[in-house]
Amino acid sequence: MARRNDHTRDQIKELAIDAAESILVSENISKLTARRIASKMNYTVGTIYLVFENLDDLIVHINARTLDLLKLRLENIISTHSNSMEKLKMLIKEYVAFAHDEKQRWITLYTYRKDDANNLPGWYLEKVSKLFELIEQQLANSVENKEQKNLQTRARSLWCSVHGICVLSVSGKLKATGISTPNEIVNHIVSLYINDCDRIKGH
Amino acid sequence: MARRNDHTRDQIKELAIDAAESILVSENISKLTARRIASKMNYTVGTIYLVFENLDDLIVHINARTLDLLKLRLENIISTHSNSMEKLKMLIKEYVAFAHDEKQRWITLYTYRKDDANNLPGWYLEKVSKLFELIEQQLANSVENKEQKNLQTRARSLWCSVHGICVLSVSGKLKATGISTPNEIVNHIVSLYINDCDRIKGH
DNA sequence: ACCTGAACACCGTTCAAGT
DNA sequence: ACCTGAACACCGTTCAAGT
Repeated sequence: MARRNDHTRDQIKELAIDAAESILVSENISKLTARRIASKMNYTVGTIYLVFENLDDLIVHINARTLDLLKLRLENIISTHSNSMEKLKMLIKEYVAFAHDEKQRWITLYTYRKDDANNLPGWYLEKVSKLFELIEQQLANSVENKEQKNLQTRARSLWCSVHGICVLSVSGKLKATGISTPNEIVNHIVSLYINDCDRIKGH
Repeated sequence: MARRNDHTRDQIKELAIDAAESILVSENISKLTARRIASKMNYTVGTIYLVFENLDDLIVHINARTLDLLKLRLENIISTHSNSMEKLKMLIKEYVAFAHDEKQRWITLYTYRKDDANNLPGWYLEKVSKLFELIEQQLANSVENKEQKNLQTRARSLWCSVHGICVLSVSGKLKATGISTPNEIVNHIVSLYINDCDRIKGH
């Protein structure tokens, strides 16, 4: 057991998130319990509640790290492609790939927990917005700054579509109900949105 | 407490699903516990395990009823519209409306439970397939039986998009991150798929 | 034979009491 | 002041024992 004053509050917070992440990645969200996290960080259950409001609060911090990881991967894609259509296409593929590569993190990011999902902290919502802007910006570039009136609707619509693919394919529901591979569907949706960009450009 | 021989096994099964549904609809999935269901049906916990393998098994039966309800609503939409484009559009809107009207059922239908989601019973998968065929058939009609090669991919892609809208809007994540209403996004996605049908028809 | 309900191994969360 | 760990009110699931 860790003794008093071994760590500051912030260090304990980090230890807890680290421990929780390692449980999440190597097992799954159902194993993410206060007692397991505490024992992994060599503290007792009570300590968790010294630095977090509750388990949901801790999970918000895990999700924040997931958003950071996702943002890094998307930014990397953007910087390694020059053609803006290509960027958009690769961005979407990377988003779907992330959901599969980091399956447990992804599920945790989108799993409904508390009854009211609307009381997320401001700093967290800020992170979400920043991620959105990335996608929105790529869509904006793809139509070369012409007719951006419905840009937000188109960006959110694209996000919904991609999100739907991720959810259904990560949970195995695509496989269970047909032959289409996730990749075929991604390609189709990408082409729909790119055709739409062309349509707008071509007047 | 119900006495022995008061009900047949099948009656107990029905009582349990009825009790579970009423808890689900009036509260939420987190209140759906074996003890609560048992007490609502005037039996003890053990009885649940007499007729169901476990809680997941019981929930599959709730989901089956949800699929039946959804199918009824979609069939009703199909029979009350004549124009096939209009049918497709209304079908999608009804699907999204169902997710909102039956929020708790919808969340339960798509909430990931067991570690392996791939061992659903055959009779259940059959129900899912039947629902798919409805959407696929409307898409097929909309292109007037020409060039149906990618029909399955297009149907599944449409399903993913619509599913993404439902998930994000039911969980309040659309509201949290922007101004677009779900309806705007539905309209946009519908127009994308309908433009695509037109493109295919027009050669 | 049908159903019970105590028992087991867990939960999240709190808070008086130790060091 | 920091952290513990027992306590409370719950879980899902099982199964010996009652009627």
